[in-house]
Amino acid sequence: MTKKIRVRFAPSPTGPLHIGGVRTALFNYLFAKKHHGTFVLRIEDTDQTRYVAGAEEYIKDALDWCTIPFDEGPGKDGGYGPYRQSERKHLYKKYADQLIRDGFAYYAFDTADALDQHRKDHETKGKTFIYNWHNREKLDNSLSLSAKEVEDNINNGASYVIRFKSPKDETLHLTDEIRGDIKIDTNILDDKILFKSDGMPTYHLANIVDDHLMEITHVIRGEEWLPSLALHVLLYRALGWKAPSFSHLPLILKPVGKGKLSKRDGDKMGFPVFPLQWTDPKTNEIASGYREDGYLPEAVINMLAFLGWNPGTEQELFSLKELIQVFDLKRVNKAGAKFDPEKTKWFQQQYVQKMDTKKISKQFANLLSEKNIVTSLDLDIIVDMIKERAIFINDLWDLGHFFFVAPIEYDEKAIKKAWKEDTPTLMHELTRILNDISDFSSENISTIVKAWITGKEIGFGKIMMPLRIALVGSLQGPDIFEISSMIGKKETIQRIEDAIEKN
RNA sequence: GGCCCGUUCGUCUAUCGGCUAGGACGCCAGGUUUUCAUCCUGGUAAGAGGGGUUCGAUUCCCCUACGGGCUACCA
Repeated sequence: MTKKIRVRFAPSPTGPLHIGGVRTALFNYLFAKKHHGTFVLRIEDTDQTRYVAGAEEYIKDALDWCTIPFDEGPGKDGGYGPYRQSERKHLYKKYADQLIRDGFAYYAFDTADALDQHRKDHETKGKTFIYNWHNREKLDNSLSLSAKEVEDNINNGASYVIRFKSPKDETLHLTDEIRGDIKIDTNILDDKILFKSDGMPTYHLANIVDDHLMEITHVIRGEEWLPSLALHVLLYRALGWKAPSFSHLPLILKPVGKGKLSKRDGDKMGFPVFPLQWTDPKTNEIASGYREDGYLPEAVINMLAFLGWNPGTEQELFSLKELIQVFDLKRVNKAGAKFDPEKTKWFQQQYVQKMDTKKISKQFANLLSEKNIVTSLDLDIIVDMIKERAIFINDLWDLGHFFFVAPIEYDEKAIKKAWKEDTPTLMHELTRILNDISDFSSENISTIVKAWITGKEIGFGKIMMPLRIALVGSLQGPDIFEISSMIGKKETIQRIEDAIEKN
């Protein structure tokens, strides 16, 4: 039996998750579900200084809203917990020590200031400072100092970090499931810090230790990690562990301009970059979210799935279930994808149109009560009339307010176009015709009014357009007789009389 | 600067050496709806450039250009 597939999504709780992060989570989720595996959420909070209150809650809420919940994670122990790295702190030191013991890592006492100075010096000379084989003997560490000096330093409480000793003169052959083989010359690698002076591991160590301990089989993460792959593979080797398979997802880029999509882009460009609205706990700044903007999670998920992946067929609308069935890492693209807010809207519209009328009516009812509208009209029928024009549920008010509230003002352009000198007289006459109709069904009104218009030998527009203006306030909306029938004879006549008076 | 990854319509993308380069979004035009939108039909528009390999390259290789990422005691 093959090993059970386990993947993880490992965000850092430094703020709200943005859609790039959601996409990474989604691909992990799809891969896990496709192979009947486990989707783990791990919180990578090794950087205490960047911790943001509420971020972890936000991440969980976001995954829930997107309907891609984790199987294992904080609060859902699957036997591999705890799932916050801050709570796993005690685990890491031992592996750092093991690496030192085996000669794969060393203590370094250089201060941050001293290193900054080195970097600056190199820069002015047009060189790049890399802490590795070519200079590590000259720096302040356990490779350059005597064993006694190192011991004294540590005993005297000198602050130190633990660095990985990158090998020299080796060509690494790395494999990425999406990109194929990648060759790396180890001489250009630097001796990354594995363990910080504050007693916390860096991402690199914590990540490898946790992935190993949690028995992660497939690492699916953003392309920004590709440069670290060599170090990670080297760490697995030094620790004597089998490395998981790696897949690096292409980045999501800004819709216009250059660079990857950033958290600040959204509200600057007029679309959300977050699944859920987020209020910055420090500044109280509000960043908009897809949920609050009225998007359906199905639409967002479908859109995200197609950023950097495609099924190879011409089908574009997929439910989560279908995505799980057809998802394949082999069909993930290599190049970064510019995010397209317009296409997102199109997905949203598709899903609203697919939505059940009764479900929409319920939400429409809520919308109406928020506006203090009390009505006895059949919302299902109204929704059926107007929903095909809606992209968001909230659009329903703009699309159908006239069913509940008489026009207060009339669209100027419409008046100019359709309200002529003889219109009041004709409208008066129309009210008398309407008043005599006993069966106020749309079909019947339609038949009678159309016959009357034909009999008068005038153009349909002379009646239909002013009538629409009177009932709706502008030249829009569904069939005018359906509207008329829905609001009833009395209201119809009243609105026509109002319109005559006001225009 | 160094290292790594990438490059097909404006955008997301299909193409596993044979292409009149397909689809979707957007945009434009026509039709339907005696309104508007929806909807339908059609149109617009692409292989970065240069070398190879090959009977044949969008597809394979190299170079250049461009784009992106990384280069922290951040993840």
